[in-house]
Amino acid sequence: MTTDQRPLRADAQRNLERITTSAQVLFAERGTRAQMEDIAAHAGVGIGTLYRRFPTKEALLTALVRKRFQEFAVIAAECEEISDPYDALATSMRRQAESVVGDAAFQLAMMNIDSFSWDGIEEDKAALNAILGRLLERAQAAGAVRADLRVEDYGMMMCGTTATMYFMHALPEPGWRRHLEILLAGLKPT
Amino acid sequence: MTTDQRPLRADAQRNLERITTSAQVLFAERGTRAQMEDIAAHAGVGIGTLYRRFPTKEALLTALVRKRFQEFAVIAAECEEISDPYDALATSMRRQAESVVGDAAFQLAMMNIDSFSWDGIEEDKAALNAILGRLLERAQAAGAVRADLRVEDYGMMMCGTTATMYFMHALPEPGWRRHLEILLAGLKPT
DNA sequence: ACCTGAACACCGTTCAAGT
DNA sequence: ACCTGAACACCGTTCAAGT
Repeated sequence: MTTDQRPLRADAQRNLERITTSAQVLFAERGTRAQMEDIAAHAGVGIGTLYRRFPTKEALLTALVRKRFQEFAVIAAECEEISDPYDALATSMRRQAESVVGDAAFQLAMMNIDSFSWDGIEEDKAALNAILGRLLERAQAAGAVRADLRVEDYGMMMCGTTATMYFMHALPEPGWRRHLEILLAGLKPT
Repeated sequence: MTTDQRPLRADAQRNLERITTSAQVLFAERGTRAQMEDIAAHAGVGIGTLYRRFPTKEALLTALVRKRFQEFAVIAAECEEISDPYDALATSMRRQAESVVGDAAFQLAMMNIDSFSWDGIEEDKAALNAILGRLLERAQAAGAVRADLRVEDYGMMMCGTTATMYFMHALPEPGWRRHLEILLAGLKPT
């Protein structure tokens, strides 16, 4: 679960990537119920190999979530370039949400947090929150959003949006976008 | 799963109630991972008895959700008495959310919808939505909320609120209330 | 009708043997 | 170092026997 180990042997590295990809595909397809055996088979490795990299199913899910958090940080950083403070914040949320639309694995994970260990995610989350904090402060300084918002609210809103995204994924027209827009409208000062 | 069967034998009825209560307690305590064996033991019955009433774990969870939906309908109906249209709607959401604060079972269920069958819930949901529809229309007619809202948005917002409630249940001060307030603020017409 | 719990099946996880 | 898969353990579910 640490990030600093020396480079893997070439075949091991390839296996790791295949496992991650297969996990993403199968979790997205079948939700948390996707089986470890199947993921290993899909990746073309033995189960032992899967377990060598990820000690538990939870750890595997956690790894996928970490990856997303890192991507969220990239998106948020890009949005810092946007000049309008409210737009910067809103665009960050919209783009992050949009980026996980197809990823039921992540959506489920966000909603199932108790079911897997957060070990290792803390650092990614801190890095992400640092950027989000700046985005939020700028918007507040400009009077574009409520003064009582905290950084945790950002995560909470993303959690809520992700949940509705998953919840409503059967509906013809994705309604989670309106849910997000309602939240965004609610951010403005009264 | 139907509602029309003739009354159960007295002891069976008692057992059913004990099972439901125990399920609520243990799911709340341990989340979806609470075990069927443990629930049966907690209720003081054999597993066979549990399975006689609820063919699967999912069915058991579903039953608890149905109960909540029925309570939601009662709350919503009470809120129809409130004269201010926006207040009526907002109070309904606030009171419903408040009513499931301790019920991790329901919160998890709301977020885990794919993991259990919705069989039988449809009717309860329809009954609930009928009331919510009236609540919403009244607020819209008064110009108190956005014109583009649909009934499904209500459920979506409750889903989002429930998710954040669960997600944040470790935090010192429950922040889901602010999440809900942001949503409520966002409902107002622009 | 309803209750019970031993037995079964499924799937997450381990570990001894192999390269 | 890493890979493999048979074996184990856990827990959801069934079913034959009992009241």
